[in-house]
Amino acid sequence: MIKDTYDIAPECECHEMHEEVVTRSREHTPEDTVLYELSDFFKVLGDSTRMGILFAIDGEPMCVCDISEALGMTKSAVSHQLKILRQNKLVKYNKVGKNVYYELSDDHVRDIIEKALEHIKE
Amino acid sequence: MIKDTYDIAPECECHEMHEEVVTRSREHTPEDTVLYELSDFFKVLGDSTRMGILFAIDGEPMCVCDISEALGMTKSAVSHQLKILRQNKLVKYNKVGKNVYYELSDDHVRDIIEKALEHIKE
DNA sequence: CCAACAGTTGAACAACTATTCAACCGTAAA
DNA sequence: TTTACGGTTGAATAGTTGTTCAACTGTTGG
Repeated sequence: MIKDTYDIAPECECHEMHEEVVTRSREHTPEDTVLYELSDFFKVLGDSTRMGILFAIDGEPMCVCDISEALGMTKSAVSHQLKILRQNKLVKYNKVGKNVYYELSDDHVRDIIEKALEHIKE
Repeated sequence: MIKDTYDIAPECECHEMHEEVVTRSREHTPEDTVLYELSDFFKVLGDSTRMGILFAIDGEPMCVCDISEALGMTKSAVSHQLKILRQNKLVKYNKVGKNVYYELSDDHVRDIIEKALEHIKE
C-alpha cells in the first residue's frame, strides 16, 4: 500500500470505515496547495466591503476618494481592502497626478460573481 | 437632490470628488443586503477544510467518518464545518442507521468552484 | 437492557481579520 | 519652498472564526 501525506494527520477514531470510498474520494481531490489557493481566493471575495468595491469599480475606473464616497467608508479602510484586492490580482490601478484609479483586472471575477448571484437568488 | 442611505455613513474627507462617477457607481451596485449575502456565500467557500469536504463528497455521498478519514481530521472538526455547509445549503444529508451521508446539494457550486480553479491557474 | 459507536454540540482557546487612528509619502498648486 | 490634499501604511483594538475537548444523543448489536 502506498503511504501518502494523510498518514501523519490526527488519527480518525472510526471503526466502521469504507476504505474504497475514502480512496476514491482522495483520487479526485486536488492537492492541499490547490485547496489553499482556492479557499484563499474565495476568502478575498468573502467580505462585503471588498465585494462593494468590486461592484463600484465595475464599469469605470474610480479613484480611492470616490470609492470611499460611494461606499460611505473612510479612505483608510478602503485603501486597506484595495491592498488585499491588489495583492490577489483582482484589481489593477493607474496613477494620474495625485489620484490612483482602480479597475477590475479581468472579466474572470465578474463571471464568478455573476454565477454566485444566480445561486443566491435560487 | 435625492438623499439616500449613504448619507448617514462616516463622512468622507474628500475634496476633489467626481459626483457623476459616484452616482453611476451606485446605480449598478446591488443593495447592501445582496452584498452581504454574496460575501457570506463566498465566506463559506473561503476555508480549506470546507473546500476539502466539498471535493471529497463530489462524486458519491460519504459518511462523516469517511470524510474525517479522507481529510485527516477529527469527526468533531468535520461535523462543525458540515453544519456550516448545511446551514448555507451547499450540502444535503441522508441518515442511514447510525451513519449520516453527505453529498453536494446541487451542481451550481461545482460550476463556481470550477470557474475559480480556472482563474487560479491563470 | 446495556455497551459501543456515529455523529452533534457548546464552551474555551488561539489565530485571524477589519476598522480606526495617527503618522507618513508624493504630487500639485500657491 | 511651503501648504494642502490623495493615498498608503503600521500598530492597536474589537470582533470573528476554526479546532479541540468533553459531554451528549440516538441507533445498533449482543
